[in-house]
Amino acid sequence: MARAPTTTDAFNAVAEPRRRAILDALADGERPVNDLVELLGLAQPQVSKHLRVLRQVGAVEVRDKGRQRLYRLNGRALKPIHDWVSGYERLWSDRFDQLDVVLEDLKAKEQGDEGDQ
Amino acid sequence: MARAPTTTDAFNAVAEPRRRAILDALADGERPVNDLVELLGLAQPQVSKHLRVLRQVGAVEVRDKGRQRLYRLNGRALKPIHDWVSGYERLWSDRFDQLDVVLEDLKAKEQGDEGDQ
DNA sequence: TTGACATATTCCTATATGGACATATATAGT
DNA sequence: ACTATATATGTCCATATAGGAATATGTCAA
Repeated sequence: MARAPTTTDAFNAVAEPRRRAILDALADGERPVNDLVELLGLAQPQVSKHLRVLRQVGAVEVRDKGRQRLYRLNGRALKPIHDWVSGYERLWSDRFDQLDVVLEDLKAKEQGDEGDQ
Repeated sequence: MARAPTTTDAFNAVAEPRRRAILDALADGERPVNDLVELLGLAQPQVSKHLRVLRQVGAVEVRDKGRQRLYRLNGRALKPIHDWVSGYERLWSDRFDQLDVVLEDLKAKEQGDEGDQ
């Protein structure tokens, strides 16, 4: 089989850096496509295609306004990514250093108590 | 051009769900390849290939022990993902609800003060 | 209606993928 | 040396991609 389609889920969709850039650009409010074209310096069809992928995974929504289409962010679609990666946060965040000490202690104690395996 | 290689960065590497499963399996300590094969129910060559991708983006490291190769997690490689997606956390987390109210108020006030644009 | 503008879709192509399978490499034990 | 075990690599293939260019669709304005 080939790689899973970009439209499979948010993980696949945001693997492409330009799509992340689009989401970032939409962070402070809805924008028409041409705004994104200028901001990102991409060809218009590419932006439309990226937006389609983002729409399919629910990361953006559209609204018609005259001949423009205003895209807006739907950050909730990114929650699964956040949920998954947050499980690893303790591996680099200082906030967890103290907790790590405690956990290491507990681990050491456990191994001291029951020495099997 | 085609899609960026899976080995381009952590974003591309973890877009594949089995690779996330591998990282999850390594979360509580190093494991030999065959452990992962059993745990994930994948063919051994697939696991080795996934591990190769994960190694290339720095998400895992290896250590030789006899004829086994013990893989261990390097969560730090996931930090860029966490950093990026955390910027959107406020869009779904209750923790930010109160903050949002304040920000909306400020926005409204600004628009009341200077009505240009 | 005609034309300009805004956006979406289609066609093309080079490239990488993941699965299945076969095989290579390396180490341990006898 | 030979065999079993553990892991890595290579081959084949169907499939999806992102970019470029061309074109289609839709909407406003005169």
